[in-house]
Amino acid sequence: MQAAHKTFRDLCAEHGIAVTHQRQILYEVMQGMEGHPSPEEVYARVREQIPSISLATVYKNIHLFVESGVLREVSLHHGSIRVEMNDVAHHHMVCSHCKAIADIGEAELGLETKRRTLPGGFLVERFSVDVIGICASCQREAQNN
Amino acid sequence: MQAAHKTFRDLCAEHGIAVTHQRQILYEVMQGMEGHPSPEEVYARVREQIPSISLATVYKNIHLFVESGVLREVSLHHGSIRVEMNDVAHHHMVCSHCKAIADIGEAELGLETKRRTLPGGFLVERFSVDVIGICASCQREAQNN
DNA sequence: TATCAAACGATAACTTTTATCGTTTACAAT
DNA sequence: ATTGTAAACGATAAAAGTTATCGTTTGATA
Repeated sequence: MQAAHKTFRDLCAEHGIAVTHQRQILYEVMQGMEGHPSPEEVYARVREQIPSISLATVYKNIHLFVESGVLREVSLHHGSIRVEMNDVAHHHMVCSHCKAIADIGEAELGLETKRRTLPGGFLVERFSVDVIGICASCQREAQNN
Repeated sequence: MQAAHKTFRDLCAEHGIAVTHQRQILYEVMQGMEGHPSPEEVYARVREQIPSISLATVYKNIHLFVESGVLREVSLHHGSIRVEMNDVAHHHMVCSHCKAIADIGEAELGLETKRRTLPGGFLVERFSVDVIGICASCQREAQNN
């Protein structure tokens, strides 16, 4: 047994991922980045250490990390913009199993927020809530197994 | 004074938008669409009524409608995927002007939700909240104009 | 060390969105 | 109603973001 802290090697072992130089640097760079970097931003930083790295490698490994839970995807990516006419304030229930999206009214959600401004002087226009969970039909399916 | 219900003409007048045939059909078609259509899906439907309409017109008017508040954008569009390493539970403040994303803790958000299940038997795992608004720096910028 | 699947780099292709530009149309002011 | 003008339209090129392809290189296991 080596050091007590979890190394990148350990992390990869946990998730059954091969340890490559590119992945290691990618991981270290991302850990050192504040905020919510885009793949291009990550790419620019990693190139400082591995000038020959390909953008495709950055994309492939970001996906790999997201899928294995090493890091989290911030913006839900539907591949394109989506719009809706429904002008009654409502939010969305997203099934983590089957990815179905259903609407839910603000009142039914039982959500209370009266704030107009938030820390940092952020002026609130509206809230967009995604409730992540398991829909009724996926729950039934789980019980029959 | 004509009919009591609000016509598309009235809506345009309210927002200072010119009434064109394309916009009228676009609006009617979107009102008749369930769910969260993408621009391509809207385009396909509108073409049934105006085969010569351009996809660019659909995009331009969707943006116009969103900006003027006639309809709402569902998926926040940051232009690209974003990721984060932060594994502490938190939500996001997204500036509708400059698209900047800042973290906000669950406690600071002052959000109350005790529900474990929601209508339709949806089992809640977690909430993902995007607060849409104007960040402090964009507010300052707006005041200087 | 040798083997082989997996990962890499380079780049083409694809998808989504925006910009450009000549033509057409809506609006208001005659 | 006619006309002038700014705005909107259609066609399409270009940009931005992402994914797929494929020959070469590398990591993991034996």
